[in-house]
Amino acid sequence: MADTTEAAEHLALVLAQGGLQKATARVLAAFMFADEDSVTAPDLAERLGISSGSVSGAIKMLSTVGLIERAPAPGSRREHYRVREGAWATLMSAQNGMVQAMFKAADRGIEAAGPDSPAARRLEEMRDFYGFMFREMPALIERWRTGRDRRSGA
Amino acid sequence: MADTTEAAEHLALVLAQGGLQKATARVLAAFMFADEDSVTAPDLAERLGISSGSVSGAIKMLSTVGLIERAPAPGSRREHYRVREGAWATLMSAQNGMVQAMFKAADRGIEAAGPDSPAARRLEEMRDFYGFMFREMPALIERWRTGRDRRSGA
DNA sequence: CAAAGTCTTCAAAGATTTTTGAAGACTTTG
DNA sequence: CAAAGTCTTCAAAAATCTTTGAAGACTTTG
Repeated sequence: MADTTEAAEHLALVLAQGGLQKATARVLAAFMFADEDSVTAPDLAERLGISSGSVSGAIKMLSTVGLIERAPAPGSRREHYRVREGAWATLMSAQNGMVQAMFKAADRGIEAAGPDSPAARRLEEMRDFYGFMFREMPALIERWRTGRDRRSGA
Repeated sequence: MADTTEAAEHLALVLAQGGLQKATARVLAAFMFADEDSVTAPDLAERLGISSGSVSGAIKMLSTVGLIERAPAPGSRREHYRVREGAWATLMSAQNGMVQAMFKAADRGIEAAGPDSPAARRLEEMRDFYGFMFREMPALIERWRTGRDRRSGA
């Protein structure tokens, strides 16, 4: 087995390039690579060598967007967390908010530019594209979920 | 007609949230909203109130990822640029590189973690998801292109 | 091929974002 | 309900990213 830490740091790097802040990316990667089913905050701070404040912020952020969740941990004073089922689909869905924002910005631009201008023509292509993506992405993600359920479920 | 500048700045903001640096986002937005068919660098610097260096950097970056292109401008010493046809589809395709990076990071992680661990199970779901997305996204974008051609072409 | 004009580069300044760590809020337990 | 333990907040420090502007490379033209 190759180096786990290295693979985790690599994943963190990719996540950071995707827009997560560095500490948050490292925390998420640590969750993915943990040997245990769930992990505590001080645990993460220790493993990653970062402050408790950073871990707290990361956990808050990751919880908010639905990538991690509290895990029941009877008989422990510390909160335990773990990656949620379907987290990656969730992350991609969040991207769809971005797509919608682009659609709206184009729409707003068309109104501002008025009809029959070069700007309007460019913005119309943009709106058309993001409108399409915004409509189709959820279906694509759903198609994956269905496929997965078929593969594992029945 | 509402305020064009405001709509352009709004688009720039959305683009910046999507990861473009601020000057680059403003330049791209300026291209989208320009009344002319093509624009020059000093023009952009003037309109946006930014340095020639920033414009140069922005143009370089936007050219590299295929969002803008040189436009023929006979009888002008200045280079003219414009947004490329299908730029937004290009931008989304570039996103697919990100998706592939996630897939690869998961794959690498699985190798490192070894079989039958909690980490491996989590990473397998991740790999499965991004593998699916990586395969399907190009088809989705292609579907848009086809639809567009049908709509405008014939 | 010199001169004028245009574009790019890059080190330093500036702006922004991220992290830390200590204070304090909250929660559990004896 | 006090005390111990845990988590969150937030101002300041650190790190990072962005922009500027001037130097110089490159290109066109007379």
